[in-house]
Amino acid sequence: MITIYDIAEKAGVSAMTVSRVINNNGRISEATRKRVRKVMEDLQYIPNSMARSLVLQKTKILSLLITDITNPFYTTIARGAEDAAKRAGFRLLFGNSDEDYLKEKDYVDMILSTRVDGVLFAPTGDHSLENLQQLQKHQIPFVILDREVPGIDADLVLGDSKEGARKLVEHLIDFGHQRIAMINGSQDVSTARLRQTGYREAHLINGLPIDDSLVIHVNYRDFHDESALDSLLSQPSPPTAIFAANNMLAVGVIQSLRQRGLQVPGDISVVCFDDFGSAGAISPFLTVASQPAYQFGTLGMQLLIERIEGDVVPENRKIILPSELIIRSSASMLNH
Amino acid sequence: MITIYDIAEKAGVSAMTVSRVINNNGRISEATRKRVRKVMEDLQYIPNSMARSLVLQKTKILSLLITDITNPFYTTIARGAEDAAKRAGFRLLFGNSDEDYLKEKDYVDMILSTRVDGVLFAPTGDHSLENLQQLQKHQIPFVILDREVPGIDADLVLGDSKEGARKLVEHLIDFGHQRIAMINGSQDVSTARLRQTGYREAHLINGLPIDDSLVIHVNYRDFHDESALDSLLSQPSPPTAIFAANNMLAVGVIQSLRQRGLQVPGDISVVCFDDFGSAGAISPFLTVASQPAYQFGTLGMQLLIERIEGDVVPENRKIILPSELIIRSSASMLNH
DNA sequence: CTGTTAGCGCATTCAG
DNA sequence: CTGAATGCGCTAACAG
Repeated sequence: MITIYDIAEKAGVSAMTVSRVINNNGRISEATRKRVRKVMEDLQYIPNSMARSLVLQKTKILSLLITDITNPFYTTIARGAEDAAKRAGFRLLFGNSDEDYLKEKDYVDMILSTRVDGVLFAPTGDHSLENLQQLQKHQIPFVILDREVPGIDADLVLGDSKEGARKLVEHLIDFGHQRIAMINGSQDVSTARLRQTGYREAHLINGLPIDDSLVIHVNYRDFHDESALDSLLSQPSPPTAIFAANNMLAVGVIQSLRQRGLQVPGDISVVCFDDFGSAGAISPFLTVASQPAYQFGTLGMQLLIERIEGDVVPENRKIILPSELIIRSSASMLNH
Repeated sequence: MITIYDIAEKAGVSAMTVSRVINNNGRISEATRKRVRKVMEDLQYIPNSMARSLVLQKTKILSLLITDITNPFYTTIARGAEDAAKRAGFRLLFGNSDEDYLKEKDYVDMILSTRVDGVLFAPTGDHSLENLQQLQKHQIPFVILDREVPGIDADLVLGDSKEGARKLVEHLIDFGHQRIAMINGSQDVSTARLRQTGYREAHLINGLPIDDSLVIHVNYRDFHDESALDSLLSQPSPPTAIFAANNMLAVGVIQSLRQRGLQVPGDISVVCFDDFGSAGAISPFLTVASQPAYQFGTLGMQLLIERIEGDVVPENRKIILPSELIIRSSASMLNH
């Protein structure tokens, strides 16, 4: 491995001078600068960022933790975050918690031992509290993405879950639906709670009764509670529409419905939160509340970098990004 | 920051003893081991992996470079790679080249200065040669994913592009299509060349003439060459079917087709390489050659880790994973 | 079983 | 404008 000493020797200067050339600081004569540069090229010198990190006490590595790498919502966030990080000269250490608190914990340990400069953190849920506190204890700056965690004060980039849910459910109500089921995420997750609140508000506003037996809680990653769906559908007065709290759940539910021979939207309407990125463009089918995922990533990263590089520690900020109702064909007028 | 010296002092031992406890090597009395462990807990000690890397000359970080993070094929690879890396105790530094040689180069520089232990590398194309040679020059082990690069000998995990393409095109021919266009990636990319070879073979086998005016080359990431499509469709004898060389191109082409008021498959059939992951499950529409993406990731990672941790340097291996023809509804019988 | 010495590659003092 | 000494946190090699 080539070190600054190798190039110092060959250029007939001290290692310190080489270091100065690399970092462009300190006054150096143009002559030696050029000479050093030349030797660096010749020897194909590459700075060792580990050594650099060790003395500088910063790594220029940021971490992005998402909860589901197969969900287009999160991969779009990742692209935004990556673009913003790259622009600012940071590398990205990437983690995927798979909606699993323990995997998340593993990643936090990694993050801590890697001494990253900051973390863009999409929590798995309220349980993430400890993981986040761990980060705080070790003074790693972070920005929280997508889900609020009670007990943690930090910069926040969120979607407007309540409002988006309300719009979606009101859309169903406008279509004449009165028995609307909700396939929700875990109550441990802030977005799931807020989306349920939006669901209830839509009912209240429109004078519809709220029936908690119509709400199922599963893991956001996928729907696999066939028996719950069965009992939902076999109620005396079964739902005519379903609000899925995110895109992955919508996919799962629709598949389950089709296995039962039910047509969407013919027999039952379905709407959901979050879109499907370019993959969904082939057959635009689902009516969704689409969130600006790319912006989640860039904005979150900007806040994080600001916090890391800024001279003053900013107040905690809370950015709430609106979602857009995109009406397609998975929900239709109720035929009485 | 807590160091081994802090805990050494508090436990009344030397730093070396602490190091031994951490790494579980060297004989240590149960008593001191327990005492040291206790202090580590109390002080919430976290090893500094930078310092560790510096002396050990390895980072326990692997890098995964993919070419399109919004493509489900690659995110599924990412998940496989991540799972395998995690099992072996490696962290993953993640990069997305966006099919851009220059971005790829930037990532290679990052990789080099981060001194990662190895790279799982999906090249953007033949131009990646220099980037890969750069890696070789600095002795970073790597495994190549998805696309072969002439001039580079390395472990390879590929799909069977030629065979998959042939099956897809023969499927169209079976449906009576004779004028089949191909929307292909750049000729700089091995998979694009092989898929075109498969396309030609299907023609040859079935005694169909080959017309190169039916083949368009664009960037794999997305289709945006409307004029090329126009001239394709305005030929005296326009194509009745299109073979898109990957999923992203299929999406783009179908959108463009629809903008022109053409129905798929009513007016024109479309098939493509690669599936859409769970996102595509909502409305299974496209007839595809599906590749085992998750396996690409796990196998590639296994080869890489073997190469890094193995005592002997293995011969270069070349794994070719088959693709599966999944017939859905985007292609149909030609109605004469 | 445990401690001492030395050095990984680099940048921050402080002197010239 | 340039150099020498020192230490970031850790472990390998050698002593004891």
